[in-house]
Amino acid sequence: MSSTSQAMLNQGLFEDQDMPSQMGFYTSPPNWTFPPLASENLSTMVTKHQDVTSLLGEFEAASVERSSNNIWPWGEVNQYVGSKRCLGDDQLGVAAMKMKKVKARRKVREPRFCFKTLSDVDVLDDGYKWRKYGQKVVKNTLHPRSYYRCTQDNCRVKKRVERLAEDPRMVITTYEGRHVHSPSHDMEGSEGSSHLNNFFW
DNA sequence: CGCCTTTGACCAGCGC
DNA sequence: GCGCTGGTCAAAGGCG
Repeated sequence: MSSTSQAMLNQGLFEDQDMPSQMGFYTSPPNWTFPPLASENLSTMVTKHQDVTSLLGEFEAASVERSSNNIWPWGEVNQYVGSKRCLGDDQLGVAAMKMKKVKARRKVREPRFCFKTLSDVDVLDDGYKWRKYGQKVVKNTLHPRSYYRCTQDNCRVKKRVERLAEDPRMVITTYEGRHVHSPSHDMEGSEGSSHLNNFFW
């Protein structure tokens, strides 16, 4: 069975260090069941979703301040997702304002991309191979957060996976960094690769 | 046997 | 300065 087939809805928050304007809220179209990881695809996503321009504006405002300080609101993004502010216009604005107050927690600026997915399984099959390196019960959440690292050599991409406390059906996945290689699932050349390719792009 | 998950310990950032 | 919290490490065990 394919875990990806469980995914039905994606909504989330993204940001990209190379493109300061690329930070905002997105809702995936019906035919998108998984978010892109490369910056160019993020750009495409924004273009396709002008209907969320007002929401995006809130985050761009926060992004400007962040850029001027050359600081990434590292922890705030996670808190934003964990507290389920991915949904709701008013809450989104509040979250954006809150981000302005956050202090620098980390100087390493890896592009991050987080989203929520309605799924029965915790770990969605995104075509890459991951190794779990930690699990932590975070405050105010019922479900533990899992930490994964890409198994590919020289690829430092990490991802965090957790479930929403109020709606355990929703899986929050946060990617950090960019893959320096192609997805590894198609190495077998089996039928599985075809459906996965169709799933992603 | 190699790769993976589990899990407790450790560390660093942040708020008070 | 201290305690809390999130993120990472690494040893141990499991599984194919």
